[in-house]
Amino acid sequence: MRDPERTRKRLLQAGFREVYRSGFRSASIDTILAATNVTKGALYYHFDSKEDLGHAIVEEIIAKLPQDNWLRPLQRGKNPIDALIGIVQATSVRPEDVKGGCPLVNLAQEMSPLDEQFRKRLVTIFNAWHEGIATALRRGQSQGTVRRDLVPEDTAGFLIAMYEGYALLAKNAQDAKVWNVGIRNIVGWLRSLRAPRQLRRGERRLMAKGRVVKQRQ
Amino acid sequence: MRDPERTRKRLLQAGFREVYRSGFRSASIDTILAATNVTKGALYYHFDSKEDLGHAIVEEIIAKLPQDNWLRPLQRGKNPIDALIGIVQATSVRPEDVKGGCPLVNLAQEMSPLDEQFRKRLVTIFNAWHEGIATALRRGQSQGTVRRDLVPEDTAGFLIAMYEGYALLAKNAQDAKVWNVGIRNIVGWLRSLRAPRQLRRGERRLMAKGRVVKQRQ
DNA sequence: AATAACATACATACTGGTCGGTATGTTAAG
DNA sequence: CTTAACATACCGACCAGTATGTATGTTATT
Repeated sequence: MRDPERTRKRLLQAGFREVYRSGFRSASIDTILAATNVTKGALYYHFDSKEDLGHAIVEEIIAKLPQDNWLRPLQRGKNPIDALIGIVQATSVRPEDVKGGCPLVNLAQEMSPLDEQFRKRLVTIFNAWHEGIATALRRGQSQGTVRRDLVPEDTAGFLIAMYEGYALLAKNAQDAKVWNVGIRNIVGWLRSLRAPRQLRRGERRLMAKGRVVKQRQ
Repeated sequence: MRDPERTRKRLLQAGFREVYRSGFRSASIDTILAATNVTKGALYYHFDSKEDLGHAIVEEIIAKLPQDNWLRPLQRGKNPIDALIGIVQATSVRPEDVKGGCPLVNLAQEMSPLDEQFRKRLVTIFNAWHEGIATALRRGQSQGTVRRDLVPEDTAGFLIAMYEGYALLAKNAQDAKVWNVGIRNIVGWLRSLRAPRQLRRGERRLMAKGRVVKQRQ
């Protein structure tokens, strides 16, 4: 009958949904309890406070999102550009998702200026996301599938900024068209990161001696 | 002694600050009153409700921000690319501003999924911002300072998404460096929008007959 | 195997505080 | 004298958190 692990996970899931819908500060403990048929005593047995629950939601649920949706596909795929294009195009255009926005961004937007403990946890997630993309791009550069003149860290940050920026615009507009335009533009930009076809692994690029131009994307 | 107009404006200003700090739902009427030395009776004489105050803040304060910081400089300047670069580089890097983020985005992020009245007002502001940039780019195209192969609307949306995306990353990181990298990348991209030097007003571009390539930025 | 002792995993009822909003009163201006 | 522009006191709702109680499962002892 008793299954504390399951109780905890259900609280985390319901908590995530409630926080996603309402934001952390407006999330109601009572709503989470009603959604799970768990009582207050049980919740406060598993978590010290609402903040503690929030931190657990960030670490155990939100942190998995970029891991599952970005980093894992990036590791599997051979060509990082193709993988990134696939990832971006695979983003949900369901009205509820467009309307809700990105859970990671929502929380960061709300809590980062207010609470250092939240912020640090969110920074960790952003960094992992950023680093994962940069690493994939570096791999692509050594494979010869990604242009060698771009700085992987900058390019990764650029992509994340664009992606989240368009997500916000679409969320506000509540219009799938806005999001589709965004995807098209991001994909177009991603294609421009491909190394020219004639350059392949091991080949040497013709350029002025010693002048490696670190160029913007 | 009595100055209802001034009272109203002070409430709007203090309300804006409080909403900027805390978000709309967590903004406390009592905090606004304490900041202004206005009493509750006075506030509810000028505004029907907290929502009504919020709408007034959006329309009378937040709407002015892109107008003042983007559209006016864009109208004055001759070359829209130079103007945009100047605007982006002029963005405040003061820690409090980086930490606080963009007021327009903050509100949109919080309220758009929850309240249609807020959302519509914010959409209007975004549209004006977007349209202002697109118009300036079109002007630049006919002047010969902006590449003719790009779609002004798409380019404007791209810029806004990038700008807000980097603002968010910097807000979360609370690091001016992140914001500076963002500015550098945005400016680099903006430079790529310039028409090639040899093309000037009235000149004809050499290209395959009738094939006008509508290209991504 | 039986059971005492204990810790785990909940359940219920309640508290203090904050919130937006209002009813009613008061004062300044014309 | 009227009314616009406030001021004060208060209300009910909600909220996170807690005090206290209880049932279930585990372990130790004999």
